[in-house]
Amino acid sequence: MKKFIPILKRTQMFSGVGENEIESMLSCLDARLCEFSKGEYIIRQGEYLNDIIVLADGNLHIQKDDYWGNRSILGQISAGEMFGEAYVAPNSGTALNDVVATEKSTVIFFDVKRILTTCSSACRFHSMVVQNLFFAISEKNRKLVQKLDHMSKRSTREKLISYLSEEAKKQSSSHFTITFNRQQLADFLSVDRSAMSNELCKMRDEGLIEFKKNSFKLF
Amino acid sequence: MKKFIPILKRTQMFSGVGENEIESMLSCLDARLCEFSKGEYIIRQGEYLNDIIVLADGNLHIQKDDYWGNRSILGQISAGEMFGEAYVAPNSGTALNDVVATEKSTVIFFDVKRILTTCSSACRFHSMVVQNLFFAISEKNRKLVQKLDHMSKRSTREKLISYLSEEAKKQSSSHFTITFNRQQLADFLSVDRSAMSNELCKMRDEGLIEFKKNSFKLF
DNA sequence: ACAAATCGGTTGTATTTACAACGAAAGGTG
DNA sequence: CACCTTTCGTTGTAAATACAACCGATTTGT
Repeated sequence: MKKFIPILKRTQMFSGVGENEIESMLSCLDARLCEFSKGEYIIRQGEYLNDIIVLADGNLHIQKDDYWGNRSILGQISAGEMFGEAYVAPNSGTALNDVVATEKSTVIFFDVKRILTTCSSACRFHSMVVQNLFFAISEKNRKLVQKLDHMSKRSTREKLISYLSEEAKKQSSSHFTITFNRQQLADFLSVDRSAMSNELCKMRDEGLIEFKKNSFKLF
Repeated sequence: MKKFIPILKRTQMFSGVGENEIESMLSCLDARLCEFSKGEYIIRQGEYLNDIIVLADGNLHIQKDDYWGNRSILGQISAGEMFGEAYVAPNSGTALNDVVATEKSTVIFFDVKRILTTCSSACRFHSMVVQNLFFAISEKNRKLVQKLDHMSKRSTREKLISYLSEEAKKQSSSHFTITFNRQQLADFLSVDRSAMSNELCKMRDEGLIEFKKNSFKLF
């Protein structure tokens, strides 16, 4: 567990908290470390959740499969990010999505109750973590709104432009790489893979974009 | 302002806080009351926001119009609900959507900084409000995920079923009314109004639903 | 190095949706 | 009551999308 303290230090949740404080907090917050290999489920839709979870290393997808096997990807979590925050409230019910490791991943569970209940003097930075968490959830909120934003686009092309523009902005460059493969991107944007593939090629032929594998360039 | 204290008492933000405490908090939190008539904008996309806003009375739409006038409705706020929570974090940027009154509405602005900065002893319940806010944001988060859920449906029919089922569940009855008119519902589900109207009638003819104006019944 | 699996692009067809235009019904106003 | 506006359903056509199937290239596992 100790070796993840430098990683935790750089997460939004522990922003502004020193390594020593983090170490003392780990037991106070009932931190439990778990490893998952590619394809394993961290959370399954319908489960009750009592933890805020930080991804120390790896990559996760928040997704949902319907009865017919159609997959819908809500988003992805990369190292340092947190999830499970939508279930901290009492009576928030069960998880609406699965969370799956897309590669070997290490996650740390924190008991929600312990986070929200301020504890003994050993945790002077406890309230700072709560505030960090507060901002993190608020930011997550914004991200969901942004996703809704490009989900509300009608055509595959508009969704692609909306998504790719956001990525370009996020990575501060018109030349960037994405972490989805084609099928995953299609599941993320809720479109048909082949139709999307088709549209991407049309856009390339029209000179709007260039791409090679997961590397894209906008014009 | 005073006459809204009983209303505030029933909001999630002030849950568990007595009327006297609310009254003393109002000045502490720099509460400002504003009235808006139908069609007026409470927030415009691109504005900076420094307040958490509670809707005391009326109804609001969170929406966005693109360059060509296509409207997309993200959600609606009804009396007692709160909004603006996605912008509490520092550096959260400007508002991503407009907020518009769909009827005569009364809203109360609370300064975010004052909410998060614990104040003098006069506000013993201050930390409870912060925790309430915390849960409220988390819950909002869930709602956004749910909306993404039916936005990720491919066809108009599936979106309608997803939305109508949720409403039935929310109102605990297969017979319920919605607060959107047809155009608004279409803007909410990101589909064409006439196509949606068409689909609704088909579903009725197939015996899946019944409806009359804004009153629906599922079978 | 080979076999198997995965991934990405392409094509044709059936289905679905968007768009524009129209008319009837309901509601509001002078 | 006449007039105007809003709302909702309907229709036909053009456009976009889903679906299934196929193939070549790349990657993975042994």
